[in-house]
Amino acid sequence: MWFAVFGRSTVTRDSIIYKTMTTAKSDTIATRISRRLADRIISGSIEAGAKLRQDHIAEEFGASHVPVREAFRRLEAQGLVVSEPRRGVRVAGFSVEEVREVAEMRAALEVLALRNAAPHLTKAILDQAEDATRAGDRAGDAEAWEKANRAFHRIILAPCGMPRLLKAIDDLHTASARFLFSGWRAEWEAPTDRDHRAILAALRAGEVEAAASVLARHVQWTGHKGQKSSPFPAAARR
Amino acid sequence: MWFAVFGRSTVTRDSIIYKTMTTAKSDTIATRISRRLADRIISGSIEAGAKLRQDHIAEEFGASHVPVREAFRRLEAQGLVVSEPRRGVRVAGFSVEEVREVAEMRAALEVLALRNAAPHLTKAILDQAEDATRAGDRAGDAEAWEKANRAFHRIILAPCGMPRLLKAIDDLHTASARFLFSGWRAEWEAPTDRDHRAILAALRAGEVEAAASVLARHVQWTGHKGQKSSPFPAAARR
DNA sequence: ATTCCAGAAATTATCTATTATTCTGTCGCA
DNA sequence: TGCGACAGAATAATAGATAATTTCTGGAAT
Repeated sequence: MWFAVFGRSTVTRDSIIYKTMTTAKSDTIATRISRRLADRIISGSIEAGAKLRQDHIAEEFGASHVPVREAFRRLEAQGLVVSEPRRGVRVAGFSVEEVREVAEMRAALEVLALRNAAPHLTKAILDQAEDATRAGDRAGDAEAWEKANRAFHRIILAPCGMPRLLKAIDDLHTASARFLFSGWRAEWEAPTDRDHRAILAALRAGEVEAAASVLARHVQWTGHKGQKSSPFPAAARR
Repeated sequence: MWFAVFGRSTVTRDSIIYKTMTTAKSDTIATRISRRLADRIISGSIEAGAKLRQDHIAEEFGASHVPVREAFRRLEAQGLVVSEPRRGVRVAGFSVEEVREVAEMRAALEVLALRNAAPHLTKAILDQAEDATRAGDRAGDAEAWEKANRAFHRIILAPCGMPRLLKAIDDLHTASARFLFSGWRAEWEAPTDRDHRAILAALRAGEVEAAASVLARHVQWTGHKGQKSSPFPAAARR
């Protein structure tokens, strides 16, 4: 078992996604708390619907409730928790419709990003993306695969130079990852990534629209995949 | 002049956009503060680059600094302010590139929403949208026009039933509105909305793709419009 | 005048302690 | 079994304090 159960004072292996565990002393405690909670939520270490009690979390991180509350607001904005006044926050649930919704949004936005990135893609960048794809093939578990997958998408989309768009895509990717982990945790097998290679081939050939259409299908497939394989909780609707 | 200058204890006419001034006593002080600050930022009542000092704002709202900080986190997530640790938050600036970025994101997401909403559009809904369009034509100032414009988009997109998507579109709309106000404040003339009518006509005829393509162009036009007419500050990049 | 720097003032980020309000869950009673 | 009162928790917010950092300001030195 990779993940310890969440509790008052349990130490959990964090930062699966945000590998930049730099904890640069420049950022605030609130930021650190929100990052670590995000990791736990994404990994499934805290399950959907679970209540997050500010005092317990404050105690666990050796902080007061003020930065914890700020962290909550950030997680709320990312859609990872839902907050009801005077009732506290709980980990957001996600239904099939929401997963589909996120997939469609990702498809739309990633296509936009790719179109804008295309003119700036160099051979070096595409080679990097190819490395990421190979890393995904070699992945031994869902976490490693997800990390490689995210890297691939980031590499080919980042050159669009649209920070707000990239942030939005990243948040959606996070939501996808949650779903992925919840569905595939048990029976994992590395899927050699045909789509990634098709996208790279099209980009190398300068066929941007072809690449975009494969990308759109690819992202939406990720959204559908679990519809059959994943028995996750309908959980936590307001 | 509609807007008083922002200061320690100046009363400002708020809530241009969020007409639901319900202040339902159910929501928190932090929520109220974030809403009112958002309105001021959107309307241009606080200008880009301005520092927001937590204690001053707390004093003005008769609150302590804790809810103010939470409000800041929310505004940060919406992209209305930028926060630097230990330096405080300031109203986000926006460059032409950012405006274009927001417009393109809106176009992509609104098209997605429209495609999903189309099957659920009824005559009654389209009539409502037409009313909103007419309200826009009659608008005497930028605020009224923006309100009607937002209503139009909401009315035709809401039936998609994708809450996360709608929230994202709304935040982007907010960003657009800021830009709109900054550029058009001075010389305002109501533009009879040809595009809105074209969209409605296409929807009435069941031509969803035609409607979507007009919508995409329409939204992007909004993004371009100001490129010539608006001399706004390059302001506040980190 | 312009630049540079030290000290002062202001501001952020945080903590601790306290209060009001609102949930939640349990116990007794019909 | 179902229902209402009550006690215990938890949230939301206040107030006040403190350390660290940033920003401002008023000269020296160039």
